[in-house]
Amino acid sequence: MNNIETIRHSLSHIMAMAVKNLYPNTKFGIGPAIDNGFYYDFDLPRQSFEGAKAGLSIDDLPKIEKEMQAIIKSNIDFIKKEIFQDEAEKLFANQPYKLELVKELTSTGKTGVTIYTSGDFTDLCAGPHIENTKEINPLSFKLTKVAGAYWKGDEKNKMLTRIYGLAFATETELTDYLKILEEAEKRDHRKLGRELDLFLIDPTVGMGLAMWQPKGAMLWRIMEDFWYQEHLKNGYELVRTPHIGSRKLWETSGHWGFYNESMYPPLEVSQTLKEAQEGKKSEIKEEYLLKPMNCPFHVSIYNSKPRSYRDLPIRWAECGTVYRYEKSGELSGLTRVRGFTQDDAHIICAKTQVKDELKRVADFIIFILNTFGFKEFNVYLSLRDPNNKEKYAGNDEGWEFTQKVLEEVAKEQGLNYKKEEGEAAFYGPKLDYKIKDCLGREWQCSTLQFDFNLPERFDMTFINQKGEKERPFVLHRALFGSFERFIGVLIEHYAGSFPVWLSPTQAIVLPIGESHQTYGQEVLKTLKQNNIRAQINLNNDTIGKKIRESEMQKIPYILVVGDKEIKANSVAVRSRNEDLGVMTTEKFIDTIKQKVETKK
RNA sequence: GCCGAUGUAGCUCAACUGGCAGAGCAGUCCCUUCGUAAGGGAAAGGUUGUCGGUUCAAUUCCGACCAUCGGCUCCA
Repeated sequence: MNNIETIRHSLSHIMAMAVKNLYPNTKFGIGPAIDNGFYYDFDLPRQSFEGAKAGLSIDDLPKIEKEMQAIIKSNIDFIKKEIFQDEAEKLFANQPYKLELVKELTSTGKTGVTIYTSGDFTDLCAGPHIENTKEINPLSFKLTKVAGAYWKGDEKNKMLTRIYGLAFATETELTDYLKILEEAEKRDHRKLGRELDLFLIDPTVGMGLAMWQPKGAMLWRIMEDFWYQEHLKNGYELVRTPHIGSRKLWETSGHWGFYNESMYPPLEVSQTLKEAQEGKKSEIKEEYLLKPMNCPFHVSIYNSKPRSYRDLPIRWAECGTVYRYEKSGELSGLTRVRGFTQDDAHIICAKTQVKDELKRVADFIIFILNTFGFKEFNVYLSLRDPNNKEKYAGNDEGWEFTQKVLEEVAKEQGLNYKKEEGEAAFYGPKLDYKIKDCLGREWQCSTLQFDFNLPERFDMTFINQKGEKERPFVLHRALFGSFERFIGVLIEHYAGSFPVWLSPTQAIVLPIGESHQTYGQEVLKTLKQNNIRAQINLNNDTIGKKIRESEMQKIPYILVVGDKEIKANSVAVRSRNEDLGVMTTEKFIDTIKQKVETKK
């Protein structure tokens, strides 16, 4: 019995064989097994005839798939061989990418490499592989997409054509997985955002700039109110800061130098808009930049007066809207936008307090994620790339201390984290919490970051017990990450059926006929007086239709009122396809209040 | 930004190889006043993403641009 990983990897070779048969002069990149399947990167030959497309498109996949099936059916062996460097270089003389890899592999002192031959295709590969293609069910894989991918993942390198495939042990598993993907599409937050009237993005307003409709804005408000309450309980204070800051501020913070690729260009101010429209010329006097981060403002507040060790730790929180100039192709719904609001906070503390503060935040993050229904997420410890120190601000000692203490905290909190070198921010290492979206893509939401860059750059100090100036540490953290992204994954997590405490509309009153409208209005009024977010549907429609519409809007409670309910001063409650029977309005209010209380 | 695909009414989609752009839902109006997922009817709704080209004629063919989607890179 073969490991599915091995089968996936072998399928990537078989795909390469098929591509080689169909496009003889292809140069090959790499082809690994991945979650649920495999891919292979190709540098395809230029089509000689006129009018031919440069690369492959999704329409070419069935052809390649057919060729792969033919290869599988001809029972081809995979043969492993160890060869020396000079042999390998000769073998891959016409394969520049393979040659590059051979040279890399042997540069570390290894004398030879492993190759696998299947049919007339030989690949540089560590294996393992199946022994013969007859071990593969030709119907249990499917090529799914064509994409561009940079050689070695570096955007300075040439872009190759990557073909992705899905592969499972059996045909049933494949069709099941395709069904899951289809279901997942239905909970896409971009689709639900439109259907449920939560938010919209209008290119005329600007790419990656979300606008919130009443229901979406209500959801945001509920989250924000909850957030403030919890922060006050947790010993935070609130601050507020502007959306733009002078060039000088960003030069001091280091963003001007380290973060300029992600910032909107400066607003150059020297005159009024009117003067500018009239074509008056003048010298630039002031330059402002839209803030990509809130940190420098919080630091400026800190530095506005001398601080004592007695003031520490300081915990300052702000839901601050920031703007980042993301490349156009990177934008995606709410999960990747250009303007977003971070639920930000900075904790300024002495070195001795760092560990306790980190632990407090780690606990806070888990509390928030659990409250919003996320029980599954992946944690990453993002460290500096030790081979590329120019990318980062700060000195070695700072990095060593902060990376060490962050890892200690991750361990002591029992987090099942993964280390990732080269993923740190330019100003410090971080602990990232990523949540999966409906298509299995991971999005960084909560983050706990060290910043030992700002204290230096802004010369932050406090007076310690000995009466000496001491440098504080700055922790930067966000629990949602950003409202936009968090709401995006929240929509997908609940497929739009939010728990009662989060639902923008918690209940809708549906009078059966015209004669029940007055009573319906009274019920609505009572609900509103009890702080329940309720609506009424007075449309001239059948009760069946009104129920259908309310269900499609994913409103948690539907209250049908007719003659019977008027007589008993009650409501007939339906909750997400379930009949809860008739109850008094008071009883219903109690039910809903309890749900809100317990965040259900 | 790069590779590939897509773009028709508010939404979901039609329109064979170029020949007056259609339907359902939503919205509006009229009838109906209904008991747990769509009651009936009418009128209305469009510079086919934008700009240019080929043609007697372009939603359809060609080019450029814009936007969106799937990836890559990047990232809260």
